Amino acid sequence: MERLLSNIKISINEKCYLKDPESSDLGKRIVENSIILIDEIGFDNFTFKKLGVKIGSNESSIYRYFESKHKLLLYLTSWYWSWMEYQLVFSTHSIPSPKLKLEIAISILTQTTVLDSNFSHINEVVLKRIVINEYSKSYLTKEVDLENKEGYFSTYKRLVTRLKDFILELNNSYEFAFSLASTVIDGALHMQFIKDHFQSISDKKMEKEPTEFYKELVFKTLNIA
Amino acid sequence: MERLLSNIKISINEKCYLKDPESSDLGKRIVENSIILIDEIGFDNFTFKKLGVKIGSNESSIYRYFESKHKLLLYLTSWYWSWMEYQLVFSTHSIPSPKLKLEIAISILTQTTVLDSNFSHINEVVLKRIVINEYSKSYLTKEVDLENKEGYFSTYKRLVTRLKDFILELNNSYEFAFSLASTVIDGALHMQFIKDHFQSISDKKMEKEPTEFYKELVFKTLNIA
DNA sequence: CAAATATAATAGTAATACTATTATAAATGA
DNA sequence: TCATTTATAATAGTATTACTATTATATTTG
Repeated sequence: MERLLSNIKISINEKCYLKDPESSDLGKRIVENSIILIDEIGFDNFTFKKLGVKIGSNESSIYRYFESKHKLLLYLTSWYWSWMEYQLVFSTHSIPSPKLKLEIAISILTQTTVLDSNFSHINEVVLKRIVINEYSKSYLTKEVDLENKEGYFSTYKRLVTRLKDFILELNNSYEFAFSLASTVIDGALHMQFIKDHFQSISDKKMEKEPTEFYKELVFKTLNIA
Repeated sequence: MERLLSNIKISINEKCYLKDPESSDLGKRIVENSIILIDEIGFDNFTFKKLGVKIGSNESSIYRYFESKHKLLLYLTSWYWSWMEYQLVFSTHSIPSPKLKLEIAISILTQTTVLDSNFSHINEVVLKRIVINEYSKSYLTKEVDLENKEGYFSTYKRLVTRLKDFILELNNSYEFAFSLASTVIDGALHMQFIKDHFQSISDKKMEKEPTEFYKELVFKTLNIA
């Protein structure tokens, strides 16, 4: 848990960790460097042993914070979604126009460039890359229903729900608001992957950001001029 | 490679296998039962040893067909996309109206119920579940660029391109045709996962199929009444 | 300064994802 | 038909992974 501009917290299910990594220097180094190492070698090749070498600490010490690399991934991705939620809430808070609010929300959720922030030990640019490349692996498992029940995905689902509410504020007769919301949130991540790796099926106009694509998609679908 | 109604073939990059599994009874049993076993225990828990037990054969014999379980997954998912491509091409071949063509295409790509087919040893219903739950893992790797160059994802990309062409036939000034195509194809898989596991962010109207959602999304985005 | 707590070091385990070698069975061809 | 090729099965072995458990050594705190 970390305070952001003394308002909202980065809220992460406590079951993700055995000992709060924010509570010690070692914990912060674990989080900071796991982000860097997962980005470098990929989650599949990432081990606590390698992370131990990187931070000059021992494998067993890392296990005192996270019981598995899967839980660490849940921690990191929850952090990301919580941070997104914060940006969403903060940026739309004082906007009265539902249309502008939704527009801002789509911008935040689909932009490729990442806002600087004050979390010394978390590099949000790199964390975003991890979410693009590894988030799916956190739920595409046989344990997803159990873990979902235990609340590991609630931050993500709350973000989708917030976007759905913005959609309904603008057009409350639309019957697929949840689906449209997750199309934007999950689609934007996937679109970034396509742009980075499958250029031959990426639109030229996508060169900068998918924001325009999603804005048009959403507003046309909602019959908003 | 397998002929379908003496017309199109299920085309799979030969690099996926060491020995064509269609060329022997053991090969077919490997493919047939790997689909069933991956569905049962998930790709992460799937091993050639367990598959060997299931088919009453030896681990080492399976390795003579597929050099790794990753290559097997590439084989199975390529098979799926090739089969989808076949259905798409076959069902739209004689349709002159671009709108109807695109409508049919969206139906095929987003329907949850799966058409029966004549491939004795491949259960398409189960294979679809595998694609929903495991396809991402085939490309969310550090080797994706290399494997993409080697053509392992070409069937999938060709399918996206076909749908993009349908979109452009209907509205050739639309600048995000590729993105819209992959939104439909990949989104539909993801939507099925959400419906199955994250019901709290799934729309009530989604209970049957996401087809209506995607048709509306596409036609409104393309300014088609 | 003693006790509690955090971290590090060492060792060990079952399973994974393979490779390599040899043995045996089945199919084919001269 | 029998020799040869080819397919399959069995066995063994490897480095790595994803941990757990135990003990030792720092560091902090009361």
